[in-house]
Amino acid sequence: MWNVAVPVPLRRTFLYEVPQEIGDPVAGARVLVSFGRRMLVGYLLSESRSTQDPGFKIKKVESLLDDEPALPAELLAFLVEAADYYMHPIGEVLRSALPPGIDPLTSGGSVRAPRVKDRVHKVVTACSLASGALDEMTRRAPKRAAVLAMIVESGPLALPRLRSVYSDASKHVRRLVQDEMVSVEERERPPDPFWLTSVDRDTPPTLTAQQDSAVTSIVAAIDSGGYRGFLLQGITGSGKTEVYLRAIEEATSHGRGALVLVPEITLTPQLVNRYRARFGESLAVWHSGLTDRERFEQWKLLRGGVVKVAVGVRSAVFAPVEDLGIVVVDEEHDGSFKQERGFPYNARDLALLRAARAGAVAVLGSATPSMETFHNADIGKLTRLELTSRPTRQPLPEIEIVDLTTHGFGPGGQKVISEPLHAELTRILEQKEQAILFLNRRGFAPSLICSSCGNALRCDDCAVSLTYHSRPPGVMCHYCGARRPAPKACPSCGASDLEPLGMGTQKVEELLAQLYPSARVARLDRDSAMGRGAQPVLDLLRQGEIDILVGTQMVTKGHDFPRVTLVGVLLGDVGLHMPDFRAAERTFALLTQVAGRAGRSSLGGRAVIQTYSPGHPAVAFARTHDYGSFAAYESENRKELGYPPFGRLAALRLSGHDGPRVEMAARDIFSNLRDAWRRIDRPPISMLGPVPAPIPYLQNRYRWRIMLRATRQIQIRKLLSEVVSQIESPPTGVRIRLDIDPVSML
DNA sequence: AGCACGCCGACT
DNA sequence: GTCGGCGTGCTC
Repeated sequence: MWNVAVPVPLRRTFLYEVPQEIGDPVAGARVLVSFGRRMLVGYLLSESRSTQDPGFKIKKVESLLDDEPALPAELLAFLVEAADYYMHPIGEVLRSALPPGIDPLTSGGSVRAPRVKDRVHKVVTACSLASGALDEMTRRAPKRAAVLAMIVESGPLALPRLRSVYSDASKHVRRLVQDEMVSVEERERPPDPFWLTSVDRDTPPTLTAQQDSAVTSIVAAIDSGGYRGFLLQGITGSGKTEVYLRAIEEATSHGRGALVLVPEITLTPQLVNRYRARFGESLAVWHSGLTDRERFEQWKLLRGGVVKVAVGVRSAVFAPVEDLGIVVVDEEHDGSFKQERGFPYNARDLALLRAARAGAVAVLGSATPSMETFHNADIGKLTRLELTSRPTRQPLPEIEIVDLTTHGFGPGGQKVISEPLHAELTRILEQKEQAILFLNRRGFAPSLICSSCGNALRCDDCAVSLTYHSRPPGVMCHYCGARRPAPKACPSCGASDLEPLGMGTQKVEELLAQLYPSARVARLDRDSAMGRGAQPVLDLLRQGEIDILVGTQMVTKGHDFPRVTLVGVLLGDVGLHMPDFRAAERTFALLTQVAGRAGRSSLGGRAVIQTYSPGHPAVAFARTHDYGSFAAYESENRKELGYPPFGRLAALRLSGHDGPRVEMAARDIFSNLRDAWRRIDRPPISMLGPVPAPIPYLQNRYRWRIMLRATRQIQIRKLLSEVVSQIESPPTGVRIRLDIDPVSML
């Protein structure tokens, strides 16, 4: 009898019998089961030896899908704990941890056979060679020896890649096979889109004293074999990645695996190439652009133990890396580690949990750590390692704050290009250098407003105002994506006085073209990239084909641009004044990151931040690059407000189209909660609400929120389980989401 | 989540 | 007389 997890939204398991003739069941193997009237892929969790009559008919497992567990023991135990932690149905958690391509029900019978033509390549592996054989051959056949040397050095090597270095590689390989010095086998091509470019192995650079001491600490922890968590707090350009690389090398040299989690936008070919330059073929890449099949391929490489290092986005925290030695979370403060749909989790927190359970070392890296990570370092849960200088000795960029409350219009008759920024841009153009301007708002103008009656154009379906776009002309809802031609007259009063209000990237681009007619101005945002990603435009920038690049978040990522010496933040207030305690944190991180862009040039750099709030701590401390003071300020501020990380916080979000129904559900849960709360002796808990959500994004969609705060983790968990047991089946038409955001796991 | 059962309104 | 709306209940 086995406990089987089934992918249904139920936080329980089901008993099945595994008949002998099916095979040998192992925990973590997938099974095909009949569940109700349908067939589902379930997961064997544990054997149950209860002999009592359960009082229901126990079905038999239809078939066993794996001989080897799809989820190895370490991963399975970790996922069970994660499901419990997030109070999410175990079956759904397990399903989300496996590549979609593995599922025989959704991918049609079995995983599709590879199309031989483009999926198979030859892999060359060196046989064990007699000592001196290579030297001897170098004298006899230097070219063939060089080919052999490359194969020996890199380990199993794809023939296409070998051919990209030596065009006549095939010929030499044929001879080497005859001489039994190498063997060739056909393999499915690793489907990593970054694969085809060849990368030379790099020579590890000399470390700075700080890098060296960070590496020493991490390496010592890896060698001691148990869990240890680190915060690697290093300013932009201080060489955090090199520290990760060294630490990973240490783990792999002992045959242990490594997992690197990076934010979505950071996972570029350049980043991957940096890892490939060090680890060659032994690297799995995991990102949202992979097809189901490709994801499955990468998964198999790891599961089979062929590849020991995985680099990927948040879902890579579930990668089946064997014998995990180190887990790295780069830019740990980044919001993209948070999964909101389906099984909601924070990959950064799960990375800590996984490392702890696997006896691996965890390294969280950031120039601007999140408050909870910073706090965990303060209280000693994480060991803080600091990198305060740059290996290149480049000074940090000088940051100028332009106070928009005192500065009037700039030369373009607008505040977006202020007088000081204009002066900088003029200088840049004269000196043939480059500038990046950042404005976190796409489109031409954020709203179209009627100057007769003051009515702003709104989306028919959403409560947000429509953004005016000049190219292609029309209005667009940035919430639902609906697009239509701009009306000639105001739909409310009929006057033809609709005016674009405010400023988006398109308008800035236009303004720049007017102000600097000889400059080559380009724009980079979701509209201009049109799904192709930022790379083509960033390449143009690197090649010097662009003088001024204006854009949204997309311009803040990517590699270095040697001639970009000026970075301008056109409005450093976006997001700062939202009713969200994360706003300051995000703004600080963003400003630091943008300013860091300017500091990567050998020509030196300068950043100009235009803002209406020059005195706001997120802005003021960003100017001095002083994260410590900002963190101290924020901590104090939050402590006063009772916010995390000093009090733990969870929220229940209820939403639905039937207002009264949502309200009833919210009040019901709330009153029950209050009863549960009374049963606790000395309640360290306070509750807010139920309160309506501050921003009703969607018309006719009603949201209520119940906030739960606790000063000690155990109490809020107790409370949460009360809550969750109540909402096992929420009233029809009401959706409930449990948000355990700022809780840190270890 | 699915899927079935079940009980009431507008239709070939 | 049936088709189909979605409320309710169950899944080893």
